[in-house]
Amino acid sequence: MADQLTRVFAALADPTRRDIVARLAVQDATVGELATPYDVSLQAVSKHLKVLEDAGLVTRTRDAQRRPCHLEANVFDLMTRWIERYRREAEARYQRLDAVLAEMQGTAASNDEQGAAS
Amino acid sequence: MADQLTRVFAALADPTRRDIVARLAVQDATVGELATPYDVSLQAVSKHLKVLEDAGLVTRTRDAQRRPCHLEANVFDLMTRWIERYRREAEARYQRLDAVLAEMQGTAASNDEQGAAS
DNA sequence: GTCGTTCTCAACCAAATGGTTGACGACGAG
DNA sequence: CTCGTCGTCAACCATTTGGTTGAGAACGAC
Repeated sequence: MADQLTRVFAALADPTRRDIVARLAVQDATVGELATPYDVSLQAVSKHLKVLEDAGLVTRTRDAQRRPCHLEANVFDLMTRWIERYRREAEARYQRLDAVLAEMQGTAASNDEQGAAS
Repeated sequence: MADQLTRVFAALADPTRRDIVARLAVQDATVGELATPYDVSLQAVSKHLKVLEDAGLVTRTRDAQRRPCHLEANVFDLMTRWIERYRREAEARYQRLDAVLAEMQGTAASNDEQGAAS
């Protein structure tokens, strides 16, 4: 299968699944409980949960015929680490650009002075 | 079209596109430069860039017939905010669970004492 | 102007995705 | 044991996705 980062991003690229995650962050819930607010079949929600489970975002235990779903928060770190890494790089680059622009501004001012002097 | 959060997560749910983002974090690049390391057609890379652009992750300017691509770091915040929100909730719930378990442990100890007393 | 370079657009294709319905397994209640 | 409940599995369908190729637009160089 795809690597976990791919699976996690893909899992969260669906509004229904993000909503499920949002609700599971508040409280564990069964498949039926999760399905009620949506006007799709129970099977569709079950599929969504499988995607979330494969991504490592959700774990399920047994309780008689119920399958309580639990949000696994630690997987979020995987994403955060990836995002932060490149956000930092991009921002660092932005800072350097600012510095370069400031220097160019300074150089331009010097040139103006020289130009005015000549 | 879909909302931006959906588009951003979907855009990053592809290894090639994540790699493009990683490389753009270091330095701006043209479509051709970005395409060379991959063994797919230039058109395929162009499509990937369109997806990243639609997600707001990349902006493109003109330079003669070149189209330099630039990473737009601020969109990352959208994701980070979403992720952090639910990660926090989930962690807070985890803390409360710990507290409940600790209390139950205490109650169980009291019951044991009562049981021993009766 | 014509030519080479860079890139996008359009049409097409195979595979994956998100949905449906129907059948069935697993379980507690009666 | 039988019944209703909760959930999954399987087959199917429409749409999207990631890739291809071929044509062509936009631009600098000559």
